[in-house]
Amino acid sequence: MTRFVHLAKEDITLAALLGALGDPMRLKILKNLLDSRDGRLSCSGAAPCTHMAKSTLSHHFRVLRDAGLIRTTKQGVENLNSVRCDDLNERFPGLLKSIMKFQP
Amino acid sequence: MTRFVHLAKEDITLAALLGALGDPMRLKILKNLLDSRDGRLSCSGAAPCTHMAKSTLSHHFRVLRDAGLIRTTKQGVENLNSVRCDDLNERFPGLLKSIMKFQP
DNA sequence: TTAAGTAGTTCAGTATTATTGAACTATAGA
DNA sequence: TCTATAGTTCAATAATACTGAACTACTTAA
Repeated sequence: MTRFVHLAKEDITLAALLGALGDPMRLKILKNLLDSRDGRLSCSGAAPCTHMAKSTLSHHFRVLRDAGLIRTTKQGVENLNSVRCDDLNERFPGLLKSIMKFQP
Repeated sequence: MTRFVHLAKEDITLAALLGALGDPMRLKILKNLLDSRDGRLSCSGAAPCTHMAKSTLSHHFRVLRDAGLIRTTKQGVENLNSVRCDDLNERFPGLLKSIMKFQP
Protein backbone atom coordinates (compact mmCIF):
# COMPACT_ATOMS: atom_id res chain seq x y z
CA MET A 1 0.00 0.00 0.00
CA THR A 2 1.20 3.44 -0.91
CA ARG A 3 2.06 5.55 2.11
CA PHE A 4 2.49 9.27 1.72
CA VAL A 5 4.95 11.16 3.87
CA HIS A 6 3.73 14.48 5.17
CA LEU A 7 5.90 17.19 6.66
CA ALA A 8 5.25 18.14 10.27
CA LYS A 9 3.42 21.45 10.51
CA GLU A 10 6.34 23.16 12.26
CA ASP A 11 8.74 22.04 9.54
CA ILE A 12 6.92 23.91 6.78
CA THR A 13 9.20 26.70 5.57
CA LEU A 14 8.29 29.91 3.80
CA ALA A 15 10.81 29.41 1.00
CA ALA A 16 9.68 25.86 0.27
CA LEU A 17 6.03 26.93 0.34
CA LEU A 18 6.64 29.79 -2.10
CA GLY A 19 8.84 27.61 -4.28
CA ALA A 20 6.10 24.99 -4.53
CA LEU A 21 3.59 27.67 -5.54
CA GLY A 22 6.02 29.11 -8.08
CA ASP A 23 4.54 27.14 -10.95
CA PRO A 24 1.35 27.83 -12.91
CA MET A 25 0.16 24.22 -12.85
CA ARG A 26 0.65 23.88 -9.12
CA LEU A 27 -1.13 27.18 -8.48
CA LYS A 28 -4.05 25.89 -10.52
CA ILE A 29 -4.13 22.61 -8.66
CA LEU A 30 -4.22 24.39 -5.32
CA LYS A 31 -6.93 26.73 -6.56
CA ASN A 32 -9.05 23.82 -7.72
CA LEU A 33 -8.65 22.08 -4.39
CA LEU A 34 -9.69 25.21 -2.50
CA ASP A 35 -12.68 25.79 -4.77
CA SER A 36 -13.90 22.21 -4.66
CA ARG A 37 -17.15 21.21 -3.00
CA ASP A 38 -15.71 19.51 0.09
CA GLY A 39 -12.07 20.52 -0.20
CA ARG A 40 -10.84 17.19 -1.50
CA LEU A 41 -10.18 16.07 -5.02
CA SER A 42 -8.44 13.20 -6.76
CA CYS A 43 -5.28 14.01 -8.71
CA SER A 44 -7.03 13.96 -12.06
CA GLY A 45 -9.96 15.84 -10.54
CA ALA A 46 -7.69 18.65 -9.35
CA ALA A 47 -5.85 18.93 -12.66
CA PRO A 48 -8.44 18.48 -15.38
CA CYS A 49 -8.02 19.14 -19.10
CA THR A 50 -4.24 19.03 -19.13
CA HIS A 51 -2.15 17.45 -21.79
CA MET A 52 0.48 16.80 -19.19
CA ALA A 53 1.94 13.33 -18.71
CA LYS A 54 0.50 11.68 -15.64
CA SER A 55 3.98 11.13 -14.26
CA THR A 56 4.52 14.88 -14.46
CA LEU A 57 1.25 15.50 -12.66
CA SER A 58 2.26 13.00 -10.03
CA HIS A 59 5.50 14.93 -9.63
CA HIS A 60 3.63 18.22 -9.10
CA PHE A 61 1.47 16.65 -6.40
CA ARG A 62 4.61 15.38 -4.73
CA VAL A 63 6.16 18.86 -4.75
CA LEU A 64 3.03 20.31 -3.16
CA ARG A 65 3.00 17.49 -0.61
CA ASP A 66 6.71 17.79 0.18
CA ALA A 67 6.33 21.53 0.79
CA GLY A 68 3.53 20.83 3.28
CA LEU A 69 0.79 22.40 1.18
CA ILE A 70 -1.43 19.39 0.65
CA ARG A 71 -2.28 16.15 2.36
CA THR A 72 -2.86 13.02 0.29
CA THR A 73 -4.70 9.90 1.35
CA LYS A 74 -5.51 6.82 -0.64
CA GLN A 75 -9.23 6.26 -1.02
CA GLY A 76 -10.14 3.24 -3.08
CA VAL A 77 -8.55 3.48 -6.47
CA GLU A 78 -7.79 7.15 -6.27
CA ASN A 79 -5.86 9.59 -4.09
CA LEU A 80 -7.73 12.29 -2.27
CA ASN A 81 -5.85 15.55 -1.93
CA SER A 82 -6.72 18.42 0.34
CA VAL A 83 -5.04 21.69 1.23
CA ARG A 84 -3.60 21.72 4.77
CA CYS A 85 -5.45 24.95 5.57
CA ASP A 86 -5.37 24.58 9.35
CA ASP A 87 -1.68 23.77 9.51
CA LEU A 88 -0.83 26.54 7.08
CA ASN A 89 -2.91 29.11 8.92
CA GLU A 90 -1.25 28.23 12.20
CA ARG A 91 2.21 28.43 10.67
CA PHE A 92 1.63 31.43 8.36
CA PRO A 93 -1.70 33.05 9.29
CA GLY A 94 -3.53 34.47 6.30
CA LEU A 95 -0.71 33.85 3.87
CA LEU A 96 -2.35 31.28 1.64
CA LYS A 97 -5.49 33.36 1.28
CA SER A 98 -3.43 36.46 0.41
CA ILE A 99 -1.65 34.56 -2.32
CA MET A 100 -4.55 32.62 -3.78
CA LYS A 101 -6.63 35.78 -4.08
CA PHE A 102 -4.60 36.50 -7.20
CA GLN A 103 -4.96 33.10 -8.80
CA PRO A 104 -7.95 33.31 -11.19
CA MET B 1 27.73 50.10 -20.10
CA THR B 2 25.64 47.51 -18.42
CA ARG B 3 21.94 47.86 -19.11
CA PHE B 4 19.44 45.99 -17.04
CA VAL B 5 16.21 44.76 -18.53
CA HIS B 6 13.14 45.20 -16.38
CA LEU B 7 9.83 43.49 -16.91
CA ALA B 8 6.82 45.71 -17.61
CA LYS B 9 4.57 45.96 -14.57
CA GLU B 10 1.70 44.22 -16.31
CA ASP B 11 3.91 41.31 -17.31
CA ILE B 12 4.71 40.34 -13.74
CA THR B 13 3.14 36.95 -13.07
CA LEU B 14 2.15 35.40 -9.78
CA ALA B 15 3.97 32.14 -10.45
CA ALA B 16 7.23 33.85 -11.40
CA LEU B 17 7.01 36.14 -8.39
CA LEU B 18 6.46 33.24 -6.00
CA GLY B 19 9.15 31.19 -7.72
CA ALA B 20 11.66 33.99 -7.29
CA LEU B 21 10.82 34.22 -3.60
CA GLY B 22 11.07 30.46 -3.20
CA ASP B 23 14.67 30.59 -2.04
CA PRO B 24 15.99 31.51 1.43
CA MET B 25 18.77 33.76 0.11
CA ARG B 26 16.45 35.70 -2.16
CA LEU B 27 13.90 36.14 0.63
CA LYS B 28 16.69 37.55 2.77
CA ILE B 29 17.85 39.90 0.04
CA LEU B 30 14.34 41.24 -0.41
CA LYS B 31 13.91 41.63 3.32
CA ASN B 32 17.15 43.58 3.58
CA LEU B 33 16.12 45.88 0.74
CA LEU B 34 12.76 46.56 2.38
CA ASP B 35 14.37 47.21 5.76
CA SER B 36 17.08 49.48 4.43
CA ARG B 37 17.25 53.19 5.20
CA ASP B 38 16.18 54.54 1.83
CA GLY B 39 15.04 51.35 0.15
CA ARG B 40 18.10 50.94 -2.02
CA LEU B 41 21.17 48.81 -1.51
CA SER B 42 24.10 47.60 -3.55
CA CYS B 43 24.27 43.87 -4.25
CA SER B 44 26.87 43.23 -1.56
CA GLY B 45 25.00 45.57 0.77
CA ALA B 46 21.79 43.59 0.39
CA ALA B 47 23.47 40.24 0.93
CA PRO B 48 26.07 40.75 3.65
CA CYS B 49 27.99 38.08 5.51
CA THR B 50 27.46 35.36 2.96
CA HIS B 51 30.07 32.89 1.87
CA MET B 52 28.31 32.69 -1.44
CA ALA B 53 30.22 33.11 -4.68
CA LYS B 54 29.61 36.53 -6.17
CA SER B 55 28.50 34.95 -9.42
CA THR B 56 25.83 33.10 -7.43
CA LEU B 57 24.75 36.34 -5.80
CA SER B 58 24.63 38.01 -9.18
CA HIS B 59 22.43 35.16 -10.36
CA HIS B 60 20.02 35.64 -7.46
CA PHE B 61 19.69 39.35 -8.23
CA ARG B 62 18.98 38.49 -11.81
CA VAL B 63 16.21 36.07 -10.81
CA LEU B 64 14.62 38.75 -8.62
CA ARG B 65 14.96 41.29 -11.43
CA ASP B 66 13.59 38.93 -14.11
CA ALA B 67 10.55 38.19 -11.94
CA GLY B 68 9.85 41.92 -11.65
CA LEU B 69 10.56 42.12 -7.93
CA ILE B 70 13.47 44.53 -7.98
CA ARG B 71 14.82 47.32 -10.12
CA THR B 72 18.56 47.69 -10.60
CA THR B 73 20.42 50.78 -11.74
CA LYS B 74 24.10 51.31 -12.10
CA GLN B 75 25.40 54.03 -9.79
CA GLY B 76 29.10 54.59 -10.05
CA VAL B 77 30.95 51.38 -9.42
CA GLU B 78 28.05 49.60 -7.79
CA ASN B 79 24.50 48.57 -8.61
CA LEU B 80 21.65 50.00 -6.62
CA ASN B 81 18.73 47.66 -6.10
CA SER B 82 15.28 48.56 -4.88
CA VAL B 83 12.04 46.65 -4.50
CA ARG B 84 9.40 47.64 -7.07
CA CYS B 85 6.84 48.26 -4.33
CA ASP B 86 4.55 50.52 -6.33
CA ASP B 87 4.42 48.24 -9.35
CA LEU B 88 3.92 45.19 -7.17
CA ASN B 89 1.16 46.81 -5.15
CA GLU B 90 -0.67 47.81 -8.28
CA ARG B 91 -0.35 44.35 -9.76
CA PHE B 92 -0.90 42.35 -6.57
CA PRO B 93 -2.15 44.69 -3.82
CA GLY B 94 -0.86 43.74 -0.40
CA LEU B 95 0.76 40.52 -1.51
CA LEU B 96 4.38 41.38 -0.87
CA LYS B 97 3.64 42.66 2.62
CA SER B 98 1.64 39.52 3.42
CA ILE B 99 4.55 37.34 2.39
CA MET B 100 7.41 39.33 3.90
CA LYS B 101 5.66 39.47 7.25
CA PHE B 102 6.89 35.92 7.76
CA GLN B 103 10.49 36.52 6.77
CA PRO B 104 12.40 37.24 10.01
C1' DT C 1 47.01 59.04 -18.50
C1' DT C 2 48.25 55.08 -16.85
C1' DA C 3 47.90 51.68 -12.83
C1' DA C 4 45.45 49.45 -9.40
C1' DG C 5 41.31 48.51 -6.86
C1' DT C 6 36.23 47.69 -6.43
C1' DA C 7 31.67 45.86 -7.82
C1' DG C 8 29.51 43.11 -10.36
C1' DT C 9 28.53 40.49 -14.97
C1' DT C 10 29.19 36.89 -18.29
C1' DC C 11 30.87 32.47 -19.71
C1' DA C 12 31.26 27.60 -19.64
C1' DG C 13 31.31 23.57 -17.11
C1' DT C 14 29.11 20.81 -13.50
C1' DA C 15 25.19 19.81 -10.44
C1' DT C 16 20.62 19.72 -9.53
C1' DT C 17 15.70 19.62 -10.83
C1' DA C 18 11.84 18.94 -14.22
C1' DT C 19 9.57 16.21 -17.67
C1' DT C 20 8.33 12.09 -19.79
C1' DG C 21 7.38 7.09 -21.47
C1' DA C 22 7.39 2.59 -19.72
C1' DA C 23 6.75 -0.54 -16.25
C1' DC C 24 4.67 -1.31 -11.90
C1' DT C 25 1.16 -1.35 -7.62
C1' DA C 26 -3.25 -1.21 -5.69
C1' DT C 27 -8.18 -1.24 -5.90
C1' DA C 28 -12.77 -1.96 -8.09
C1' DG C 29 -16.08 -4.26 -10.78
C1' DA C 30 -17.76 -7.78 -14.14
C1' DT D 1 -9.81 -14.20 -12.47
C1' DC D 2 -9.59 -10.79 -15.96
C1' DT D 3 -9.84 -6.05 -17.19
C1' DA D 4 -9.97 -1.32 -16.27
C1' DT D 5 -8.75 2.76 -13.49
C1' DA D 6 -5.69 5.84 -10.83
C1' DG D 7 -1.66 6.87 -9.74
C1' DT D 8 3.47 5.85 -8.44
C1' DT D 9 8.23 4.78 -9.40
C1' DC D 10 12.10 4.23 -12.46
C1' DA D 11 15.41 5.66 -15.77
C1' DA D 12 16.56 8.54 -19.34
C1' DT D 13 16.70 13.17 -21.27
C1' DA D 14 15.78 18.30 -21.07
C1' DA D 15 16.02 22.41 -18.72
C1' DT D 16 17.76 25.39 -14.71
C1' DA D 17 20.80 26.56 -10.96
C1' DC D 18 25.47 27.14 -9.03
C1' DT D 19 30.13 28.14 -9.32
C1' DG D 20 35.17 29.51 -10.51
C1' DA D 21 37.55 32.05 -13.91
C1' DA D 22 37.82 35.65 -16.93
C1' DC D 23 35.93 39.94 -18.15
C1' DT D 24 33.69 44.93 -18.09
C1' DA D 25 32.80 49.33 -16.07
C1' DC D 26 33.81 52.77 -13.02
C1' DT D 27 36.76 55.23 -9.40
C1' DT D 28 40.76 56.79 -7.18
C1' DA D 29 45.50 57.91 -6.92
C1' DA D 30 50.24 58.63 -8.75
